[in-house]
Amino acid sequence: MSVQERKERERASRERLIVATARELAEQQGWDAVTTRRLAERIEYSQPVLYSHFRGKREIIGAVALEGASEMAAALRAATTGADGPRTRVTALARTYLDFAERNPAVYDAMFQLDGGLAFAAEDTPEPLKDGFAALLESLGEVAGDGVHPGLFTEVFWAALHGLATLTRAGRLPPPEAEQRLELLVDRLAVL
Amino acid sequence: MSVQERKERERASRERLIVATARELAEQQGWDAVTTRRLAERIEYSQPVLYSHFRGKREIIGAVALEGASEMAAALRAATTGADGPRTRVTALARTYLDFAERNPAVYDAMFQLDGGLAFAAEDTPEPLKDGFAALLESLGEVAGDGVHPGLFTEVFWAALHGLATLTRAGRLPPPEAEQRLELLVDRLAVL
DNA sequence: TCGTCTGTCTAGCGGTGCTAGGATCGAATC
DNA sequence: GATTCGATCCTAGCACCGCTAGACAGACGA
Repeated sequence: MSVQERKERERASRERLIVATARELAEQQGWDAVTTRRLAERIEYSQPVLYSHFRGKREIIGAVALEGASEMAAALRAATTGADGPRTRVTALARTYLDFAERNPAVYDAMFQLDGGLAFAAEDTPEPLKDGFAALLESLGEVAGDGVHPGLFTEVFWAALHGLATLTRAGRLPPPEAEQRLELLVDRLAVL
Repeated sequence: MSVQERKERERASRERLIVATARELAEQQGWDAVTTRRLAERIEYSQPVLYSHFRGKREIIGAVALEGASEMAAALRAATTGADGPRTRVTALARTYLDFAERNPAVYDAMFQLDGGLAFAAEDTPEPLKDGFAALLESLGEVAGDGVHPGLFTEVFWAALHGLATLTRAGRLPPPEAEQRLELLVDRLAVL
């Protein structure tokens, strides 16, 4: 019995190693550099081992995305719990969101740009993703304004943040004015 | 002399065929299905012919993106010239933008999601891209509000539209409420 | 009519995600 | 302690990718 438990532990440990290595490699050299061969080499196993843990590369990306969603949710909550007053909270939330996207571009890509085979806005949406949206909703719901559904408002605000994050990182928006854009967004969208 | 002109005409015609075919194939089966082999087969030439027109697949994507940018700029202008009153214009603009993204997903991807090797927000930005932004600026500049730089406001509004477009298409936002999100965005962001 | 030269194709390179099948090693049994 | 057996892992290879070198043919100018 103990033998089997040890094997399961080792297996789980190796799975974490795969996800962590994929993430590391993606942050260092971009997702294009994350090939099954390179990934296998880094974890010092052969390629087929990856397929005993994940159905394919897509699922590995999905695993990184889930990890990222948990971290982002935690970061958003940490940034808003300290702040008092709706305006301070929303600004902190937006700044933290954009900051996360900028500091973890590969993870952000896994979450929203690449196909990780994850369900969204559906019943079988994984918990970390639902929780990420919930973290947004907690701070944004209170500034939705009268007669506006908090969920809908959160969707719009989130979309705006997502647009800023992706367009900035793709070089479509000049970085120096990022802060001004953020403040304009908060001023206009949120009802304070 | 005339012979050379004819050849240039034929060459230009073939180049248009390549771009149109790539676009068609991408809209039908997604960009993943646009391989150089399949593309070559569809235009009834061999693979290397593609490389006598474009440096690589990236440039073909870029060509589709430029075509799309021109069309989008035209669509935005057409939608706003008829409308009178800032509010009507901005709503029409936003609706047209989201509509274009929804109806031409592959082209929209070529413009903003994929790497077409195009420069943005720089001196050597191709004319159609600048013109697309200009089309947004024309209608959005008038609702930026006092003390807010029209360019900055346009960037924020554009980012929000981009976020709505991409998240909706990726299944991150439920389509039925798309219209409500659009109206909320216009109501809040634009100073009318 | 004859070279030349442009234009096109065949064939192939190194890489990708993924998998079939054989080898190996450890655990359980006699 | 020897032996069987099953899980685990690796080697080798599939079809496909973007891209290119070099052979070839056909149209051109002399």
